[in-house]
Amino acid sequence: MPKQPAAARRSAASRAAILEAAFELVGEVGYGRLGIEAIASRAGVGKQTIYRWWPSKGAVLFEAILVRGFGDGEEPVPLPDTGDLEADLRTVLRATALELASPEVDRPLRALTAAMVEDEALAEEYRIRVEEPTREAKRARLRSAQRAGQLPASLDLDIAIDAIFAPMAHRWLTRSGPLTEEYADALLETALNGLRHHGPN
Amino acid sequence: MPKQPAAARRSAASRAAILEAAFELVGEVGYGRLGIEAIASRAGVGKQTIYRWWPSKGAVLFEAILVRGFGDGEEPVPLPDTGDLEADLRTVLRATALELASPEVDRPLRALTAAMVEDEALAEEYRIRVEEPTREAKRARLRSAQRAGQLPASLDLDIAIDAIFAPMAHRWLTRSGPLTEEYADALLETALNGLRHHGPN
Amino acid sequence: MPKQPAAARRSAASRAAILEAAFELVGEVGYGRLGIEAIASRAGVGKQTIYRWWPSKGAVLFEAILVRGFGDGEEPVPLPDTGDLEADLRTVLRATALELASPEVDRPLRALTAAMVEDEALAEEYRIRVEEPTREAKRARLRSAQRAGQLPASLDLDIAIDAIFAPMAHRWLTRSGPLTEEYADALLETALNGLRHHGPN
Amino acid sequence: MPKQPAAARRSAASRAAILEAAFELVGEVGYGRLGIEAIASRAGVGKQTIYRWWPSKGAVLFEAILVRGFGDGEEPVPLPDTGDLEADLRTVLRATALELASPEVDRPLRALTAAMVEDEALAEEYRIRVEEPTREAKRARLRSAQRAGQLPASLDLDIAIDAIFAPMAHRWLTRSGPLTEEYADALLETALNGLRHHGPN
DNA sequence: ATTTAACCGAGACGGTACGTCACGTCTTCTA
DNA sequence: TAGAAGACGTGACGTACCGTCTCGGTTAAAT
Repeated sequence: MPKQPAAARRSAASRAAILEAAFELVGEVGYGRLGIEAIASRAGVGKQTIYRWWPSKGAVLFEAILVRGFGDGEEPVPLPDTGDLEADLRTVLRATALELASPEVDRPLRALTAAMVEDEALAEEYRIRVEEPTREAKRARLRSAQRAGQLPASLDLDIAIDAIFAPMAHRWLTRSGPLTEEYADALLETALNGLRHHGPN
Repeated sequence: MPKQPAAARRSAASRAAILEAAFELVGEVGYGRLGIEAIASRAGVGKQTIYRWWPSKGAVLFEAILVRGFGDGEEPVPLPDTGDLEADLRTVLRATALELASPEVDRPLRALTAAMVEDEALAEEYRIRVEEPTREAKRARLRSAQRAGQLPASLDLDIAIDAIFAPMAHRWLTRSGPLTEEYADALLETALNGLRHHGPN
Repeated sequence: MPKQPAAARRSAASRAAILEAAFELVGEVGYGRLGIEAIASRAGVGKQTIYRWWPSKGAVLFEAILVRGFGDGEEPVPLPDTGDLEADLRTVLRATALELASPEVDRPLRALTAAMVEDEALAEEYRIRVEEPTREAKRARLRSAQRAGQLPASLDLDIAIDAIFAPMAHRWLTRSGPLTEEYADALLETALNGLRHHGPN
Repeated sequence: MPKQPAAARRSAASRAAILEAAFELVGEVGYGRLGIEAIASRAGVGKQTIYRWWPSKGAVLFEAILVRGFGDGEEPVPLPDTGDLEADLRTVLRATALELASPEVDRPLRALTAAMVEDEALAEEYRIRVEEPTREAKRARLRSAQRAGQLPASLDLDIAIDAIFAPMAHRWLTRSGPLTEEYADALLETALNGLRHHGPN
């Protein structure tokens, strides 16, 4: 095993202070007015320390939100599986609606979205590290339902996931209506009705 | 009759040049790197002429896209109504998929989205001037289908519209899959199945 | 008398309002921050009306100060001539010291000086319309003294005037000391001593 | 020994380039048209580097002229003292006349004067760093003449200095006549005559 | 235990763009 | 046709950040 001659000794304290500062600031001023100098200043850190370890302010923000919001540890968080698909999805959708409606989740998530709309590389990283694991968990739950005969076996799972989850995400992003449990229930009923009657052609 | 206080009027040529320049530039450099000075310079216009008439670069971009993409004239563009709901929606969804997949629509629309994620006032204006008229046209088509007995009368039309159209918009925004006619058709089938089996409770 | 077919009908009210506004403003913000737009705005006048009649802000200021400070009417104001040269000059110098020390004269005169240091054409106009008439009045008084045998006939009058009056002007401009009657008297005594003992070579 | 807080230091090269550029530009366009951006651009320097170290364009110009014209090193340059007061002052006054008449001195000195007329703080700094040391050197020479019996002991030295030097400065500033050696000699003769006959009352 | 090289905070640097201000010209309308 | 109003192209202002680059100083691995 080749040994590094003088390895990078990254400061864990600085990293934590930077992510903390970035998270706070994005909640205060939004993504557009977030700046590297402000992060460095609030974190009590030199600018170079940020530039050394992250390629863009979007990347800092992304990591800050991952650490705070999703725990940093990468366990995929499976969907509940009680045997009752509709009940399980209702639980998830209602929880999602409540989360998206709360400012603690809304503000940083919106900032993250702004970052990704402008930065395709960041969007790709999000897809790999967040979106795809989440989607795989959803696929697993739907496959379980298929095995239980609650959904047709011919179903395209990605279309099914889109049909169930996308409308709420879209309403959140565009603020085109309130994110209530009633909305979640109505969406779910419509989507499941459509999926159950899906023909195999 | 009260007489006007002899005001200097707004230059139509400058306004057109600014919107043209903004539209071109956002296609070349994206929303993040779009700047007022670059717009003014390319339009052959003073910066103050932009600041005098628009509150932000997002507002300029918004108007530029409206003028170019949607024609500026505010006719609501009704959905086709041949009597066959599914065929009509298929036409619309397929066309939407093709449009969103084309760079000419994708680039500026993504820029506009970036602007709106950061700027709530802009999002509100979009909702009033674009989203709501479009949605009303969709509601009109669905009401027609209800009258024809093709959809349950008890249907919540806004949920129906979300179920039909949101998944494609979401896939476009997140680039989570290809925007094909097959995808359009599959989404539509799922959504309509769900809507047709909607119970009146 | 031939009548003009459609002559320029300059508005006396506008001219007066402009000069008044310029004089006020220069006292409030100084020459450097004085601007055409501010003058026009305070005078309730269009900018073009200023540009039509004056070539520069310095010219407006010059005329404003002439009108206010020196009466606009061009009578040369002779020096007193009681027969006692020293007493007459003492009267004039003491009065000058008091005037220069008062803010009402100091502020606009300093602004006018600033204008002239930067603008040679303005300085030339000042020389012709203010400095030279004033100097001629001084020459007349000194010539009278020569005729009375109080000063040598061989005296170069311009050097004499410089010797008597320049030190006070210089101290005022550079703020290198207080402008008191004592200073005026001491200067005068020194200068007159020098001039009286002037040899004819 | 207390250790410095590890500060990034000022760039001597940038400082020199800025002063050089300012000096050149003021000779080309004059004080009124001198601008920070033009200085920065010619010096190959960011504007912020100027704003960081100087409070105004006048301050830059002041330092530029000090460095170029007076050497930056603060030795007071004593007046010549050969024992013959009149000859010594003639040397100085003639040299001053020649310098003020030369464009290399006239242009920047006039610009500096323009700056000081508008900016009292700058004038104060000039008084402390240039005017007062110069005046002290003159006082020293006059005191020496008093000790040699060439001037009355009761003389107020500041009035004497004004009487000898101010007329030439005033003629230079107002361009009211040519700055020749003859003028210098005539002024000096007049002033010294006046000073020598000064009575002790 | 000492060396030593990367990391760290700080912040100056050359730049770019910001949003504001005033310039001097012009166009429109009124008196 | 002079004048009030004010939009226009122009360009400098002073500020905010960008991303790069020294500066000492402080560690922790490799001598």
